[in-house]
Amino acid sequence: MSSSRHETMDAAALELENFLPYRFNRLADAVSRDFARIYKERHGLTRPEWRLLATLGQYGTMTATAVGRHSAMHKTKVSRAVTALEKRHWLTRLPDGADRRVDNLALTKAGARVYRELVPIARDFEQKLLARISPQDRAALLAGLRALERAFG
Amino acid sequence: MSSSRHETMDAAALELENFLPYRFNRLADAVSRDFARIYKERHGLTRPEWRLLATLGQYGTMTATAVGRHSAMHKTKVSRAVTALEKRHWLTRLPDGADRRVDNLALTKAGARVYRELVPIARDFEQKLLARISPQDRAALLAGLRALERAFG
DNA sequence: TTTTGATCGTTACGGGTGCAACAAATTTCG
DNA sequence: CGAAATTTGTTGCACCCGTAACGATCAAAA
Repeated sequence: MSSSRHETMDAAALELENFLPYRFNRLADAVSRDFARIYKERHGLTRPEWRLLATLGQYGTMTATAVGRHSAMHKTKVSRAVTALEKRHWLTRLPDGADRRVDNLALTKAGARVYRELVPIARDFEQKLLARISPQDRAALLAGLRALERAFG
Repeated sequence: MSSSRHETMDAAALELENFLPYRFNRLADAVSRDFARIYKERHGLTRPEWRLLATLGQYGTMTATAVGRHSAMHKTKVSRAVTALEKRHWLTRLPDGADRRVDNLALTKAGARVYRELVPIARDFEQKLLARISPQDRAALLAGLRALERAFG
């Protein structure tokens, strides 16, 4: 029936551009790549390094496992990011008195300075991103995301 | 003022878990990883290979550049995915009569078979994903995503 | 036609990534 | 207590990735 151009189309076809996993990835990639330019060009940070910086900036002192749990990163990513920031003296490891397997990670003054510099830039980026759509759409997006995070995250 | 625990917090801090680029990445990663398990375990496909398969399944015949444009992939990703699917005889290259730089890519019968097998599984995955949230939240999410795609994609 | 510039797709390269294996330390439990 | 199981973080490995450079081809301009 109808005028299909080849055998795989019609009801059997999937519209990739309407497929949710694809759409999420596309958006996340575009947004992330845009934002990553900031901390990459400015400080040569990778995304795991930025997340580590952001997590320690927010919470002050944590173990590597706690960083990974909070920032949704694999422990190897955290480990490598810690090594990198330590090498720049943006982070220090303090042995934990109660558990010798772990170190308590914290930003140095230099690290905290970079963090404080990036925070308003991040806020601005997010605000400008949301400003591109209407208040209604914005509210809908945030509500929908929240719901999916509750159900899936 | 107030009971801050360390100097980087308070107004200066950024809540990573509420930061939009982070939230998008987290969700996209979780959703994609979940869905990727299907085509990875079933057929050993990578994500670029799945996207190539999905694009050719949907459109029939395209050049590599067109595949990249439609599926938001870098040309090197497309190139490598084409090589991989060609090696499995799931895809053929036909020289273009008008432009000798390009090949017209199309799925073989074997490739189309895999595509037709995966489509209903993909649909099912998406449907089950959306079924986890309420109809209101679902509508909000889709409206919000659409708006952001219009403004940003 | 000849020159110049743009486009298409591939590949080497440096670097990021998850998996699995591992040592060290801690916790559990008999 | 002491053996077994678990947790924590690091590293080797194979693989994936984007950048840049490249040859080939096509399009535009002279």
